[in-house]
Formats: sequence, structure tokens, C-alpha cells
Amino acid sequence: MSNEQVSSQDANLYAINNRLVFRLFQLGNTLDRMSSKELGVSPVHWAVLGALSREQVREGMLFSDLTEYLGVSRQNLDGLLKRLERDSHVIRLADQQDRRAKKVMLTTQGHVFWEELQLKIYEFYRQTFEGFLFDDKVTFVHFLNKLNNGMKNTHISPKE
Amino acid sequence: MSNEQVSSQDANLYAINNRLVFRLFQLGNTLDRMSSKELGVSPVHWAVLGALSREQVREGMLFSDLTEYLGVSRQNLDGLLKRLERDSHVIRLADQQDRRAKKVMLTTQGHVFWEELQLKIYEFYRQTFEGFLFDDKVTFVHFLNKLNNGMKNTHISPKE
DNA sequence: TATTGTTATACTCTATAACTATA
DNA sequence: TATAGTTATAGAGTATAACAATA
Repeated sequence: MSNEQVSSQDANLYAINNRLVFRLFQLGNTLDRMSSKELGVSPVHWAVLGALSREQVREGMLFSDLTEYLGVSRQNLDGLLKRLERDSHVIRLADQQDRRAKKVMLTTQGHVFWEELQLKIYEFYRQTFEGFLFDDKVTFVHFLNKLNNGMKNTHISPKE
Repeated sequence: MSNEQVSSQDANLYAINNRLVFRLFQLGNTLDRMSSKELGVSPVHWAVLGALSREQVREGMLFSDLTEYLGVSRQNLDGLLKRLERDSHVIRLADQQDRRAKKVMLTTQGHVFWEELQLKIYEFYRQTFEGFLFDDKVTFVHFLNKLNNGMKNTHISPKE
């Protein structure tokens, strides 16, 4: 990842890729650490609460839709929701139409928690994005999306 | 994180921040998953091996320098190195000057492993970065760096 | 006393397989 | 049979505190 020795002539092309992935790795770690430390929630919890706090899912969101939205597995979402239920931020209710399905929604306490969290997030953004122009952020999001798609569709043949 | 309801007039500014952090969160997850699945190593192991494979640290790297380089705590680096030692990719030797300190280096087997990994990483990059211009990557790295610094220096006052 | 690295502990997140209850 | 969600298990990473050896 940080190795810049390549036996071909496009060492620079390779090096920029290394640098990019290494920085991405570091930034991911920083997000994990800062989110937990400064906001008091992990990025995944943040994402779950954010998803459930939206107006359009005020009556709850299907468990299955939530796994797809967040991109985490059913099993792991179950664990996440267990912790959020333990903290009384979330409840799961059986769906009326399909009794196998569950609707996930914020509790009143979860809404209050989220609103308080918003204040911190607002300040978090203010400091974190200081010096970024609006258009820079748009470009940045575009790059993140593009890389995410490119990476998700990458497949290395299993031959060593 | 994905909530776009704000009670002020700069909802768009807030929304782009949300989108950016949510995409960053997703890309971090994708990197974790794809690295482990397609390359057979976690991003952290990748980073450790990459750091130790560099020419300039052929005689080993101080444990303490490695924690700083990677940005992980001493305790966690110890755990990482335990797993890498278990797989015979790395060894730790007492430093001669300062006998409290340890030098970390790749084993011969670790070097072989890294070289084989390089072939996969090369292909990983080829697919993942398809469609990215060189200059886009330079800009992207710049943004990642800038955001990392901004985020690391963010401090929310502990008052709820 | 301070620093280097280690041990111990607990928690979070992830991946995988097997299970249940509905459909 | 297939799908929705759960349980079980193992591994990996992280944070924190306390410790031994050396400086």
C-alpha cells in the first residue's frame, strides 16, 4: 500500500494509487475514531440513526430495506440493532402485511438523541470541512462514489 | 449522517456534508470488504506489510515509528504484529541501542508474500481506478489529506 | 521518573453457516 | 421452496488501564 517500488515504467501511476488507498485507509480510521470520540457514536450507528430519522420513514423502515440502504449484512445489522435497542434508541415491530418482516423505527428517546446529536454533528462539520469550497465537496463526493463503484466491481481471479 | 432536515437556511451546505461523510463511510466499508475478499489481507495488514517492504526500512523499523506511521495505538499494533508473526510474515527483534525498543521487519517469507500480493494489488488498482484520470487522483488525494487533517483537529466541547 | 512495549479486558464490527417462522 | 430475520461462532480491530523492563 505504501510501497512505491514497481518493476515497470509506470511507477508514478502505481504510486498515486498506493497513496490514494493509504490515505483512504487513514481517513477511514480517523472517521471511526473521531466519530466515536467526539460525537459518542460509531459511524455505523450514526448511519443507522440518520437513515431512521428521515421524514419519509417516520413510520419505520423495513429491516431488509435498511440492510440494503446501509450495505451491511442482515446478521450484522441484527447485532447493531440489538445495541441500539439496548440503548432504547430503536425498536423493531412485526410488520402487519408480512409477518416475517420487521419494521425498524426510532423511539421517542431515539429522536431526542438524534436531535441532540445533530448539534454536535453541525459543529463537527463546521470544523472538519473548514477550508473546503462547496464545489470541492461536490467533486469530492463524485470521486468517492466513482471509486466506491469501481472497487465494488473489482474481482481478482483466485489463481495465486 | 443521511438526515437532510436542518432548521436553518443552509440546508444544502449541510446536505453535502452528510452525503460526503456517508459516502466516505461506505467507501471505507467497501475497502475493508474488497481488500479482505479479493486480496486476502485486511487494509491494516496491507498497510503494515507495505510500510515494512520499503527499501529504506530493509533493516527493520522501530515499533514506535511504525505506530506513528500507521496511526494505530501501541496496543493495537502489538495485536496486529502478533497475527503477522503467527503467519510468519514479520519478526520483532530487540534493538541494540535501546534495549526497550523493538525493530520490526519482514521475514523472507513475508517478502515473498508481499511480492505475490503486489501482482494482485496491481490488478486491483487497474480495475478499481478505471476511468480515473491521473490528475483526478492527485486532486482526490489532496482532498483526502485535507479532510483527514481537518477531521483530526476537530474537537467538540463535551457539554451535551 | 519517563518511555517502550506487553498484557488484560471489554466492546464493536464483520463474515459465515445454520436455524425459525412465515410466505 | 424461498424469504425474513435470528442465533451462534469466530476473527479482527479498537480503546483503556495497568504492568515490566529499560532508560
